[in-house]
Amino acid sequence: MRVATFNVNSLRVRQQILLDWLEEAQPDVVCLQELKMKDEKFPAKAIAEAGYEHQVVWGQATYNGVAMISKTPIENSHTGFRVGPKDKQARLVQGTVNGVRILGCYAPNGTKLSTDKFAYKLTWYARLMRELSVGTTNADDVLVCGDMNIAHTANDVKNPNESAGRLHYHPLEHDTFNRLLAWGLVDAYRSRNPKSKDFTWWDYRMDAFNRDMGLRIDYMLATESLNKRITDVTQWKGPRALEKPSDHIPVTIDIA
Amino acid sequence: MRVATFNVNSLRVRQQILLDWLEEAQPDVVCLQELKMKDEKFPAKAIAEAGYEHQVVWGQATYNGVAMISKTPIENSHTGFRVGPKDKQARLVQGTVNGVRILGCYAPNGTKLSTDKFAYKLTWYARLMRELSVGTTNADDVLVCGDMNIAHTANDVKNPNESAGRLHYHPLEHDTFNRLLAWGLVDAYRSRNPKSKDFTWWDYRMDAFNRDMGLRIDYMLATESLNKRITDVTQWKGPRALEKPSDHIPVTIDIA
DNA sequence: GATTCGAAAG
DNA sequence: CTTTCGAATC
Repeated sequence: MRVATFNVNSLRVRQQILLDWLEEAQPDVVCLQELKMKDEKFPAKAIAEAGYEHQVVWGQATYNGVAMISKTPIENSHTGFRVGPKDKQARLVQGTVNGVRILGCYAPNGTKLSTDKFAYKLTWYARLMRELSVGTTNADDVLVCGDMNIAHTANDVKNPNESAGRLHYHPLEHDTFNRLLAWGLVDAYRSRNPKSKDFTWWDYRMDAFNRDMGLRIDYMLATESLNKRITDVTQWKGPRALEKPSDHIPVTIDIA
Repeated sequence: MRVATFNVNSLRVRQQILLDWLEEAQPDVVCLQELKMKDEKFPAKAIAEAGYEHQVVWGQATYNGVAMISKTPIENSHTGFRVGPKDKQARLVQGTVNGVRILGCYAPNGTKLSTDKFAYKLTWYARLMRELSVGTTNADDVLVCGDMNIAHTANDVKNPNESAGRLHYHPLEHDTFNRLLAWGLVDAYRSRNPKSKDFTWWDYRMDAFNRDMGLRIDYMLATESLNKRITDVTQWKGPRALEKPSDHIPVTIDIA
């Protein structure tokens, strides 16, 4: 089973790029982020015709919006957190496919340190971690994936010295990310590529893609048991080089 | 010599459609309307590379904006009216090519009867007519062309009964247009196609193009001496059927 | 730099 | 329906 995550940054604009990539990569399950559209605008038909007839969508106008699409049934699906008050922002979609519990995430950006939005980012992560223990333990096959908006280690940023203490690479974000991993998750890509510096996001500005000034902020975080079954992790750089690309690229894992 | 008029409704959006059409139709001189861009955004280089190195541009942000581009030199060029106060709206470009005085027009729409904008439309026409006598008489080769925003006769609208008294087909507009012709201009297309009902503009709304619910509002108006030299008048419907078309089509005349 | 929205215009 | 703009967000 191939599972993917892809922050499309507007599904309206990126629909063809997504469909072309689905055709190429043939994932079985895909978590999508930043749909930037209401549920009723979700191109359910076109995506079903591409083979993904099982769809869990939590859309939102303008900002956020997540979905899980699958060739095989999605069980026990939920949108948002099940514990605590309803999150107004559409950032989480949950479901179980072939016995793997998948949490598709669009973690808050945080915008700026010492703002409400940064506080919301940390709170959101705390709630995500709490959510993991609802119905599963770290002995189960659990996958947390998506745009996590945190660059975890020195090889997840271009220049660690320049990034130190800044948004996406701040100690408070690292603590948060480490706590998530400490629950019992393994960074599937990094565990197989300990030293590589391959990013998943490049700003649209400053010719960042051509200068490879990016971040690795899109992750596949698997429990140990699940990680052992993963036979491949691929970051698909191709779609970033197309016309009118998303600023993120898709990431896939293959599960034996 | 082939002379064209084309209201592109945003040269930014229509640049490729324009270049493709120039390649196809090979006009020598083209009057463009609704550039919707400032002078500094005009794609002077791309248009020069297409063979039109002589350019007179009067751009404007958001609304209006006109240009005359030519393969051969444009003499005695002017933007706007030479008589009276400067018009704030970029609606007129003048120049002489191969002895033919050309006035490229984007006449005001008028928006609604009994508004300032409708009054401005009539005033603008009065000023245009006054302009004709500056340096020329009706015995010279003069061409008034462009988006005139008036449907002159019953065959210039789909249903004359429905259009009667409405904007674009109002008696005040017909009087104005008739006065312009009375100065000594002939509608080159209509003089050769007395009964045809072929439009130059179709609203983007209501599937108007497919239902042929259009207007003929883009004209080539020539003095009698010039009209006699015209060997062909063509309204190019093709570009309206492309993806992301202008709502207007180009019109050309061939001058012997 | 790219996206969304709503307003204004045609 | 299409376009432009300015504000907001990332």
